[in-house]
Amino acid sequence: MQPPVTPPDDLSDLLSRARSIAGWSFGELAIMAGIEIPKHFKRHKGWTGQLIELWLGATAGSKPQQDFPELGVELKTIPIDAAGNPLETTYVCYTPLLPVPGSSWQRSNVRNKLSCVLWVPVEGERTLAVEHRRVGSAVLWSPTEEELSLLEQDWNELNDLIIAGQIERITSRHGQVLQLRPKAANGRVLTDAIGEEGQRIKTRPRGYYLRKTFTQAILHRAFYQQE
DNA sequence: GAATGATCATGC
DNA sequence: GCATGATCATTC
Repeated sequence: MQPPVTPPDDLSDLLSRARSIAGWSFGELAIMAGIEIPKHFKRHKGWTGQLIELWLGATAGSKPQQDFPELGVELKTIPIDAAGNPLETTYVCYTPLLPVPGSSWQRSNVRNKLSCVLWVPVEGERTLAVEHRRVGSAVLWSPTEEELSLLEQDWNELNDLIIAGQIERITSRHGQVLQLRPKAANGRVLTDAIGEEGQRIKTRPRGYYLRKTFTQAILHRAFYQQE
């Protein structure tokens, strides 16, 4: 078995690829792909995501679009514990901190990215050696009306605060399902934003993240439906 | 123990 | 610096 060299032809091709790696360990998949296995992720935080991208035939790169543009599908690996619950929040995308003309929830990057996601659960407990961690069964998900509504509410609330110059008052506690948190190489990275008096200020870049309770519900529902 | 805020690698 | 891939580690 070897990683594909071309993107999946269609959705069933993508799902078939996902099924083919389910149950395999990171070590097995890395050896077959000819890539090195880190001992831990302290300096290799995106390693698992890139391993799965490779095996599903996603185009590597830093495009602000979906992983499979032709299929309209975004890929997300999600680390889970032994009970199948998420160990980490899920990064969605960067947040514009300056007003975007004509911006709206409907046109937002959050909505675009989350319109259809292939969730690939992976074993993520730190006590498990990286090479022994296994890939789980992928879940193809599109938000329900209720989920869409929650996301829209949070996006609107957070976006309103940003536009109103309240960025420095926003913490991860805002939002029911979506949070805003720093997203940068380190604390010295700064970008432009709107200050309290409407003036231009410098602040740390922020990104949207999905709360664990939200992704847990997605995985649980998918698992429940398979029973 | 969990969550928040901070950080790491990479390409351009 | 922006954007991808996220997890780390200090704080609560």
